Amino acid sequence: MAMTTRRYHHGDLRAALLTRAEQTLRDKGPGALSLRELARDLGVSHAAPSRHFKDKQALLDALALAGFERLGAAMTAALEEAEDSFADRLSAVLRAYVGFAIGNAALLDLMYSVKHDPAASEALIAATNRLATLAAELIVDGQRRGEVRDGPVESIALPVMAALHGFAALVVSGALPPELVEQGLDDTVALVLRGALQTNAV
Amino acid sequence: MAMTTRRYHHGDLRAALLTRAEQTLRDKGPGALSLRELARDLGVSHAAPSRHFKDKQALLDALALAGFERLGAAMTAALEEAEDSFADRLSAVLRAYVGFAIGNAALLDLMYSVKHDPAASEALIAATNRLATLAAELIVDGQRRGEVRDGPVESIALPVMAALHGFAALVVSGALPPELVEQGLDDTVALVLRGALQTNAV
DNA sequence: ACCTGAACACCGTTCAAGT
DNA sequence: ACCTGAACACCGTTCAAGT
Repeated sequence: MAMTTRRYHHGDLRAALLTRAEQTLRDKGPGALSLRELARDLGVSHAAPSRHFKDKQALLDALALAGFERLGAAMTAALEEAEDSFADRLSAVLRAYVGFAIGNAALLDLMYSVKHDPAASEALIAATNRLATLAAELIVDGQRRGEVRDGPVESIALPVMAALHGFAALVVSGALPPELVEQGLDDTVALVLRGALQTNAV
Repeated sequence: MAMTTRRYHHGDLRAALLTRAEQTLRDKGPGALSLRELARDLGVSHAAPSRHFKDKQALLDALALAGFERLGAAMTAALEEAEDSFADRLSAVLRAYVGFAIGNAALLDLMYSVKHDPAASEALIAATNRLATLAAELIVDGQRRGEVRDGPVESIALPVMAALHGFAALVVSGALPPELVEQGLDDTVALVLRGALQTNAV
Protein backbone atom coordinates (compact mmCIF):
# COMPACT_ATOMS: atom_id res chain seq x y z
CA MET A 1 0.00 0.00 0.00
CA ALA A 2 3.00 2.29 -0.23
CA MET A 3 2.68 2.15 -3.97
CA THR A 4 0.71 5.36 -4.15
CA THR A 5 3.82 7.48 -4.14
CA ARG A 6 3.96 9.32 -7.45
CA ARG A 7 2.07 7.00 -9.69
CA TYR A 8 -0.05 8.84 -12.14
CA HIS A 9 -2.26 10.20 -9.45
CA HIS A 10 -4.37 8.63 -6.76
CA GLY A 11 -7.86 9.83 -7.43
CA ASP A 12 -9.42 13.00 -8.63
CA LEU A 13 -6.72 15.56 -9.32
CA ARG A 14 -9.26 18.21 -10.15
CA ALA A 15 -10.96 17.96 -6.77
CA ALA A 16 -7.61 17.70 -4.99
CA LEU A 17 -6.44 20.89 -6.67
CA LEU A 18 -9.56 22.74 -5.61
CA THR A 19 -9.47 21.74 -1.97
CA ARG A 20 -5.75 22.36 -1.69
CA ALA A 21 -6.10 25.72 -3.42
CA GLU A 22 -8.77 26.80 -1.01
CA GLN A 23 -6.63 25.77 1.90
CA THR A 24 -3.68 27.89 0.82
CA LEU A 25 -6.07 30.70 -0.04
CA ARG A 26 -7.30 30.60 3.52
CA ASP A 27 -3.90 30.11 5.14
CA LYS A 28 -1.58 32.24 3.07
CA GLY A 29 -3.74 34.55 1.01
CA PRO A 30 -4.38 34.87 -2.69
CA GLY A 31 -0.87 36.04 -3.49
CA ALA A 32 0.58 32.75 -2.37
CA LEU A 33 -1.56 30.70 -4.71
CA SER A 34 0.60 29.16 -7.41
CA LEU A 35 -0.26 26.33 -9.78
CA ARG A 36 3.26 25.01 -9.60
CA GLU A 37 3.27 24.87 -5.83
CA LEU A 38 -0.14 23.24 -5.84
CA ALA A 39 1.19 20.60 -8.20
CA ARG A 40 4.25 20.09 -6.03
CA ASP A 41 2.12 19.68 -2.92
CA LEU A 42 0.01 17.06 -4.63
CA GLY A 43 3.03 15.18 -5.96
CA VAL A 44 2.27 15.79 -9.58
CA SER A 45 4.13 17.50 -12.39
CA HIS A 46 3.69 21.23 -12.82
CA ALA A 47 1.98 20.71 -16.15
CA ALA A 48 -0.64 18.34 -14.81
CA PRO A 49 -3.13 20.94 -13.56
CA SER A 50 -3.59 22.23 -17.08
CA ARG A 51 -5.48 19.03 -17.92
CA HIS A 52 -8.18 20.11 -15.49
CA PHE A 53 -8.03 23.88 -15.60
CA LYS A 54 -7.02 25.53 -18.83
CA ASP A 55 -5.78 28.49 -16.86
CA LYS A 56 -4.97 29.71 -13.40
CA GLN A 57 -8.01 31.93 -13.78
CA ALA A 58 -10.14 28.88 -14.51
CA LEU A 59 -9.14 27.41 -11.17
CA LEU A 60 -9.97 30.69 -9.42
CA ASP A 61 -13.34 30.79 -11.17
CA ALA A 62 -14.14 27.26 -10.04
CA LEU A 63 -13.13 28.21 -6.50
CA ALA A 64 -15.40 31.25 -6.58
CA LEU A 65 -18.28 29.19 -7.88
CA ALA A 66 -17.91 26.64 -5.10
CA GLY A 67 -17.83 29.54 -2.67
CA PHE A 68 -21.17 30.84 -3.89
CA GLU A 69 -22.66 27.41 -3.51
CA ARG A 70 -21.49 27.12 0.07
CA LEU A 71 -22.62 30.63 0.92
CA GLY A 72 -26.04 29.87 -0.51
CA ALA A 73 -26.19 26.65 1.47
CA ALA A 74 -25.23 28.46 4.67
CA MET A 75 -27.94 31.06 4.13
CA THR A 76 -30.52 28.41 3.36
CA ALA A 77 -29.58 26.43 6.44
CA ALA A 78 -29.81 29.56 8.59
CA LEU A 79 -33.30 30.23 7.26
CA GLU A 80 -34.40 26.72 8.05
CA GLU A 81 -33.33 27.05 11.65
CA ALA A 82 -34.80 30.51 12.10
CA GLU A 83 -38.15 31.45 13.60
CA ASP A 84 -40.93 32.50 11.29
CA SER A 85 -40.90 36.24 11.95
CA PHE A 86 -39.30 38.41 9.32
CA ALA A 87 -37.00 40.02 11.86
CA ASP A 88 -35.61 36.68 12.93
CA ARG A 89 -35.20 35.46 9.39
CA LEU A 90 -33.44 38.63 8.28
CA SER A 91 -31.13 38.48 11.25
CA ALA A 92 -30.37 34.82 10.62
CA VAL A 93 -29.46 35.45 6.99
CA LEU A 94 -27.21 38.38 7.84
CA ARG A 95 -25.47 36.36 10.50
CA ALA A 96 -24.93 33.50 8.11
CA TYR A 97 -23.50 35.87 5.51
CA VAL A 98 -21.16 37.55 7.96
CA GLY A 99 -20.15 34.22 9.45
CA PHE A 100 -19.22 32.94 6.03
CA ALA A 101 -17.36 36.16 5.29
CA ILE A 102 -15.29 35.94 8.46
CA GLY A 103 -14.53 32.26 7.97
CA ASN A 104 -13.71 32.66 4.28
CA ALA A 105 -12.42 36.18 3.88
CA ALA A 106 -10.05 35.60 0.99
CA LEU A 107 -12.59 33.42 -0.77
CA LEU A 108 -15.34 36.04 -0.50
CA ASP A 109 -12.91 38.56 -1.92
CA LEU A 110 -12.29 36.26 -4.82
CA MET A 111 -15.99 35.59 -5.36
CA TYR A 112 -16.76 39.26 -5.85
CA SER A 113 -13.52 40.22 -7.53
CA VAL A 114 -13.57 41.87 -10.88
CA LYS A 115 -11.20 39.80 -12.92
CA HIS A 116 -13.27 36.85 -14.04
CA ASP A 117 -13.30 36.13 -17.72
CA PRO A 118 -16.61 36.46 -19.51
CA ALA A 119 -17.17 32.72 -19.93
CA ALA A 120 -16.95 31.93 -16.23
CA SER A 121 -18.64 35.18 -15.35
CA GLU A 122 -21.81 33.72 -16.74
CA ALA A 123 -21.78 30.90 -14.22
CA LEU A 124 -20.81 33.29 -11.45
CA ILE A 125 -23.62 35.67 -12.29
CA ALA A 126 -26.00 32.73 -12.23
CA ALA A 127 -24.65 31.92 -8.77
CA THR A 128 -25.23 35.44 -7.50
CA ASN A 129 -28.70 35.29 -9.00
CA ARG A 130 -29.41 32.29 -6.84
CA LEU A 131 -28.48 34.40 -3.82
CA ALA A 132 -30.72 37.16 -5.12
CA THR A 133 -33.56 34.67 -5.41
CA LEU A 134 -32.99 33.65 -1.84
CA ALA A 135 -33.24 37.25 -0.75
CA ALA A 136 -36.35 37.73 -2.85
CA GLU A 137 -37.99 34.72 -1.20
CA LEU A 138 -37.19 36.16 2.20
CA ILE A 139 -38.97 39.37 1.24
CA VAL A 140 -41.95 37.69 -0.38
CA ASP A 141 -42.42 35.58 2.70
CA GLY A 142 -42.32 38.72 4.85
CA GLN A 143 -44.90 40.34 2.63
CA ARG A 144 -47.12 37.29 2.82
CA ARG A 145 -47.00 37.48 6.58
CA GLY A 146 -47.97 41.11 6.38
CA GLU A 147 -44.74 42.22 8.00
CA VAL A 148 -42.95 43.65 5.00
CA ARG A 149 -44.52 46.51 3.13
CA ASP A 150 -45.99 45.82 -0.27
CA GLY A 151 -44.39 46.76 -3.56
CA PRO A 152 -42.12 45.15 -6.15
CA VAL A 153 -40.00 42.50 -4.48
CA GLU A 154 -36.83 43.65 -6.14
CA SER A 155 -37.23 47.16 -4.84
CA ILE A 156 -36.81 45.74 -1.35
CA ALA A 157 -34.70 42.64 -1.98
CA LEU A 158 -31.87 44.47 -3.74
CA PRO A 159 -31.26 47.08 -1.03
CA VAL A 160 -31.41 44.30 1.53
CA MET A 161 -28.78 42.32 -0.38
CA ALA A 162 -26.67 45.46 -0.64
CA ALA A 163 -26.79 45.96 3.11
CA LEU A 164 -25.96 42.31 3.80
CA HIS A 165 -23.07 42.24 1.39
CA GLY A 166 -21.82 45.67 2.33
CA PHE A 167 -21.73 44.90 6.01
CA ALA A 168 -19.90 41.62 5.40
CA ALA A 169 -17.45 43.35 3.07
CA LEU A 170 -16.67 46.03 5.64
CA VAL A 171 -16.03 43.38 8.26
CA VAL A 172 -13.79 41.34 5.98
CA SER A 173 -11.74 44.29 4.79
CA GLY A 174 -11.00 45.28 8.35
CA ALA A 175 -12.79 48.61 7.98
CA LEU A 176 -14.99 47.55 10.88
CA PRO A 177 -12.96 46.42 13.90
CA PRO A 178 -13.97 42.96 15.18
CA GLU A 179 -15.19 44.20 18.54
CA LEU A 180 -17.83 46.32 16.80
CA VAL A 181 -19.17 43.51 14.65
CA GLU A 182 -21.87 42.31 17.03
CA GLN A 183 -23.26 45.76 17.67
CA GLY A 184 -23.03 46.63 13.98
CA LEU A 185 -24.86 43.46 13.07
CA ASP A 186 -27.77 44.42 15.30
CA ASP A 187 -27.83 48.00 14.07
CA THR A 188 -27.82 46.88 10.45
CA VAL A 189 -30.68 44.46 11.02
CA ALA A 190 -32.56 47.24 12.82
CA LEU A 191 -32.13 49.78 10.04
CA VAL A 192 -33.05 47.34 7.32
CA LEU A 193 -36.07 46.24 9.33
CA ARG A 194 -37.30 49.79 9.72
CA GLY A 195 -36.74 50.29 6.01
CA ALA A 196 -38.60 47.18 4.99
CA LEU A 197 -41.41 46.86 7.49
CA GLN A 198 -44.95 48.08 7.14
CA THR A 199 -45.14 51.72 8.14
CA ASN A 200 -45.85 52.09 11.87
CA ALA A 201 -45.07 48.46 12.49
CA VAL A 202 -41.93 49.25 14.48
CA MET B 1 15.47 69.48 -25.21
CA ALA B 2 15.68 65.95 -26.60
CA MET B 3 18.11 65.19 -23.84
CA THR B 4 15.46 63.71 -21.62
CA THR B 5 15.68 60.29 -23.21
CA ARG B 6 16.91 57.85 -20.60
CA ARG B 7 18.88 60.14 -18.35
CA TYR B 8 18.45 59.23 -14.75
CA HIS B 9 14.83 60.15 -14.85
CA HIS B 10 12.97 63.30 -15.72
CA GLY B 11 11.10 64.20 -12.61
CA ASP B 12 9.36 62.29 -9.91
CA LEU B 13 9.61 58.58 -10.58
CA ARG B 14 7.42 57.78 -7.61
CA ALA B 15 4.52 59.84 -8.89
CA ALA B 16 5.05 58.59 -12.43
CA LEU B 17 4.88 54.99 -11.23
CA LEU B 18 1.65 55.63 -9.38
CA THR B 19 -0.18 57.31 -12.23
CA ARG B 20 1.02 54.77 -14.75
CA ALA B 21 0.09 51.91 -12.44
CA GLU B 22 -3.40 53.25 -12.03
CA GLN B 23 -3.76 53.56 -15.77
CA THR B 24 -2.87 49.95 -16.43
CA LEU B 25 -5.03 48.91 -13.49
CA ARG B 26 -7.94 50.64 -15.16
CA ASP B 27 -7.15 49.48 -18.70
CA LYS B 28 -5.90 45.96 -18.26
CA GLY B 29 -6.86 44.88 -14.77
CA PRO B 30 -4.87 44.02 -11.68
CA GLY B 31 -3.36 40.89 -13.16
CA ALA B 32 -1.53 42.89 -15.78
CA LEU B 33 0.21 45.10 -13.25
CA SER B 34 3.93 44.33 -13.23
CA LEU B 35 6.72 46.41 -11.76
CA ARG B 36 9.02 45.46 -14.60
CA GLU B 37 6.57 46.54 -17.25
CA LEU B 38 5.93 49.77 -15.39
CA ALA B 39 9.65 50.43 -15.34
CA ARG B 40 9.92 49.63 -19.03
CA ASP B 41 7.08 51.99 -19.88
CA LEU B 42 8.75 54.79 -17.96
CA GLY B 43 12.14 54.14 -19.55
CA VAL B 44 13.85 53.17 -16.36
CA SER B 45 15.62 50.02 -15.22
CA HIS B 46 13.56 47.29 -13.65
CA ALA B 47 15.28 47.80 -10.32
CA ALA B 48 14.52 51.50 -10.12
CA PRO B 49 11.01 51.23 -8.63
CA SER B 50 12.42 49.57 -5.54
CA ARG B 51 13.92 52.93 -4.53
CA HIS B 52 10.42 54.28 -4.13
CA PHE B 53 8.40 51.24 -3.17
CA LYS B 54 10.07 48.53 -1.17
CA ASP B 55 7.65 46.05 -2.58
CA LYS B 56 5.00 45.54 -5.20
CA GLN B 57 2.56 45.47 -2.32
CA ALA B 58 3.79 48.88 -1.18
CA LEU B 59 2.87 50.30 -4.57
CA LEU B 60 -0.57 48.71 -4.36
CA ASP B 61 -1.05 50.11 -0.87
CA ALA B 62 -0.14 53.60 -2.05
CA LEU B 63 -2.58 53.21 -4.92
CA ALA B 64 -5.35 52.15 -2.56
CA LEU B 65 -4.63 55.07 -0.26
CA ALA B 66 -4.85 57.55 -3.11
CA GLY B 67 -8.12 55.90 -4.10
CA PHE B 68 -9.62 56.50 -0.68
CA GLU B 69 -8.60 60.12 -0.83
CA ARG B 70 -10.27 60.60 -4.17
CA LEU B 71 -13.39 58.76 -3.10
CA GLY B 72 -13.61 60.96 -0.01
CA ALA B 73 -13.14 64.05 -2.14
CA ALA B 74 -15.87 62.93 -4.54
CA MET B 75 -18.28 62.34 -1.66
CA THR B 76 -17.47 65.68 -0.10
CA ALA B 77 -17.94 67.46 -3.40
CA ALA B 78 -21.27 65.76 -3.92
CA LEU B 79 -22.42 66.89 -0.49
CA GLU B 80 -21.46 70.46 -1.22
CA GLU B 81 -23.53 70.54 -4.35
CA ALA B 82 -26.53 68.81 -2.79
CA GLU B 83 -29.65 70.40 -1.35
CA ASP B 84 -30.02 70.58 2.40
CA SER B 85 -32.59 67.85 2.88
CA PHE B 86 -31.33 64.54 4.21
CA ALA B 87 -32.89 62.66 1.36
CA ASP B 88 -31.01 64.71 -1.20
CA ARG B 89 -27.77 64.50 0.67
CA LEU B 90 -28.01 60.75 1.09
CA SER B 91 -28.84 60.30 -2.55
CA ALA B 92 -25.93 62.54 -3.58
CA VAL B 93 -23.45 60.56 -1.50
CA LEU B 94 -24.65 57.22 -2.81
CA ARG B 95 -24.45 58.49 -6.37
CA ALA B 96 -20.94 59.77 -5.80
CA TYR B 97 -19.91 56.42 -4.33
CA VAL B 98 -21.41 54.41 -7.16
CA GLY B 99 -20.02 56.79 -9.76
CA PHE B 100 -16.55 56.35 -8.32
CA ALA B 101 -17.04 52.60 -8.20
CA ILE B 102 -18.05 52.39 -11.85
CA GLY B 103 -15.25 54.67 -12.99
CA ASN B 104 -12.63 52.93 -10.86
CA ALA B 105 -13.79 49.36 -10.52
CA ALA B 106 -10.41 47.68 -10.24
CA LEU B 107 -9.17 50.38 -7.89
CA LEU B 108 -12.16 50.00 -5.56
CA ASP B 109 -11.51 46.28 -5.55
CA LEU B 110 -7.94 46.95 -4.54
CA MET B 111 -8.94 49.45 -1.86
CA TYR B 112 -11.09 46.93 -0.03
CA SER B 113 -9.00 43.88 -0.80
CA VAL B 114 -7.73 41.76 2.01
CA LYS B 115 -4.06 41.46 1.31
CA HIS B 116 -2.56 44.65 2.68
CA ASP B 117 0.33 44.24 5.07
CA PRO B 118 -0.25 45.46 8.61
CA ALA B 119 1.92 48.55 8.29
CA ALA B 120 0.01 49.99 5.36
CA SER B 121 -3.26 48.69 6.74
CA GLU B 122 -2.97 51.28 9.45
CA ALA B 123 -3.01 54.11 6.93
CA LEU B 124 -5.80 52.41 5.00
CA ILE B 125 -7.92 51.98 8.08
CA ALA B 126 -7.40 55.64 8.85
CA ALA B 127 -8.61 56.39 5.34
CA THR B 128 -11.78 54.33 5.76
CA ASN B 129 -12.30 56.06 9.09
CA ARG B 130 -12.35 59.37 7.27
CA LEU B 131 -15.15 57.97 5.10
CA ALA B 132 -16.93 56.79 8.23
CA THR B 133 -16.63 60.29 9.68
CA LEU B 134 -18.16 61.68 6.53
CA ALA B 135 -21.10 59.32 6.88
CA ALA B 136 -21.42 60.21 10.55
CA GLU B 137 -21.58 63.90 9.71
CA LEU B 138 -24.29 63.21 7.19
CA ILE B 139 -26.34 61.50 9.88
CA VAL B 140 -25.68 64.10 12.57
CA ASP B 141 -26.75 66.80 10.17
CA GLY B 142 -29.95 64.90 9.43
CA GLN B 143 -30.62 64.54 13.13
CA ARG B 144 -30.02 68.25 13.69
CA ARG B 145 -32.59 69.00 11.03
CA GLY B 146 -34.99 66.68 12.78
CA GLU B 147 -35.21 64.41 9.77
CA VAL B 148 -33.20 61.48 11.04
CA ARG B 149 -34.34 59.68 14.14
CA ASP B 150 -32.34 60.17 17.33
CA GLY B 151 -29.96 57.66 18.78
CA PRO B 152 -26.24 56.93 18.66
CA VAL B 153 -24.81 58.19 15.37
CA GLU B 154 -22.87 55.02 14.72
CA SER B 155 -25.97 52.88 15.01
CA ILE B 156 -27.27 54.66 11.92
CA ALA B 157 -24.06 55.66 10.13
CA LEU B 158 -22.62 52.17 9.96
CA PRO B 159 -25.66 50.50 8.35
CA VAL B 160 -25.83 53.41 5.92
CA MET B 161 -22.18 52.93 4.98
CA ALA B 162 -22.82 49.21 4.59
CA ALA B 163 -25.67 49.87 2.18
CA LEU B 164 -23.63 52.41 0.18
CA HIS B 165 -20.63 50.17 -0.08
CA GLY B 166 -22.65 47.03 -0.66
CA PHE B 167 -24.63 48.53 -3.49
CA ALA B 168 -21.47 49.86 -5.14
CA ALA B 169 -19.76 46.50 -4.70
CA LEU B 170 -22.65 44.66 -6.31
CA VAL B 171 -22.57 47.02 -9.27
CA VAL B 172 -18.82 46.71 -9.72
CA SER B 173 -18.77 42.94 -9.47
CA GLY B 174 -21.38 42.67 -12.18
CA ALA B 175 -23.88 41.04 -9.86
CA LEU B 176 -26.24 43.88 -10.69
CA PRO B 177 -26.67 44.37 -14.44
CA PRO B 178 -25.99 47.97 -15.57
CA GLU B 179 -29.53 48.58 -16.76
CA LEU B 180 -30.82 48.01 -13.24
CA VAL B 181 -28.40 50.40 -11.58
CA GLU B 182 -30.57 53.52 -11.74
CA GLN B 183 -33.63 51.80 -10.34
CA GLY B 184 -31.55 50.03 -7.71
CA LEU B 185 -29.98 53.31 -6.69
CA ASP B 186 -33.40 54.83 -6.06
CA ASP B 187 -34.65 51.76 -4.22
CA THR B 188 -31.60 51.68 -2.00
CA VAL B 189 -31.92 55.34 -1.12
CA ALA B 190 -35.60 54.75 -0.39
CA LEU B 191 -35.01 51.81 1.92
CA VAL B 192 -32.22 53.53 3.81
CA LEU B 193 -34.33 56.64 4.14
CA ARG B 194 -37.24 54.71 5.62
CA GLY B 195 -34.79 53.04 7.95
CA ALA B 196 -33.18 56.25 9.07
CA LEU B 197 -35.98 58.78 9.11
CA GLN B 198 -38.12 59.76 12.04
CA THR B 199 -40.96 57.31 12.40
CA ASN B 200 -44.00 58.36 10.35
CA ALA B 201 -41.97 60.92 8.46
CA VAL B 202 -42.27 59.03 5.19
C1' DA C 1 -7.22 9.67 -20.95
C1' DC C 2 -3.82 11.47 -18.12
C1' DC C 3 0.58 12.81 -17.03
C1' DT C 4 5.86 14.12 -17.68
C1' DG C 5 9.98 16.94 -18.96
C1' DA C 6 11.89 20.39 -21.28
C1' DA C 7 11.52 24.91 -23.06
C1' DC C 8 9.98 29.80 -23.37
C1' DA C 9 9.03 34.17 -21.87
C1' DC C 10 8.03 36.27 -18.23
C1' DC C 11 8.03 37.74 -13.00
C1' DG C 12 9.76 40.15 -8.02
C1' DT C 13 13.71 41.03 -5.26
C1' DT C 14 18.46 41.83 -4.09
C1' DC C 15 22.96 43.83 -4.43
C1' DA C 16 27.32 45.28 -6.04
C1' DA C 17 28.64 48.89 -8.83
C1' DG C 18 28.25 53.12 -11.32
C1' DT C 19 27.20 58.57 -11.84
C1' DA D 1 20.62 60.36 -3.75
C1' DC D 2 19.25 57.78 -7.52
C1' DC D 3 19.77 54.47 -10.85
C1' DT D 4 21.93 50.26 -13.60
C1' DG D 5 23.07 45.36 -14.73
C1' DA D 6 23.53 41.00 -13.49
C1' DA D 7 21.97 37.25 -10.81
C1' DC D 8 18.63 34.26 -8.27
C1' DA D 9 14.67 31.85 -7.54
C1' DC D 10 10.54 31.73 -8.84
C1' DC D 11 6.21 31.99 -12.08
C1' DG D 12 2.27 30.43 -16.05
C1' DT D 13 1.76 28.21 -20.39
C1' DT D 14 2.73 25.15 -24.17
C1' DC D 15 3.88 20.90 -26.41
C1' DA D 16 6.16 16.83 -27.83
C1' DA D 17 6.57 12.54 -25.84
C1' DG D 18 5.62 8.86 -22.75
C1' DT D 19 2.30 5.14 -20.27
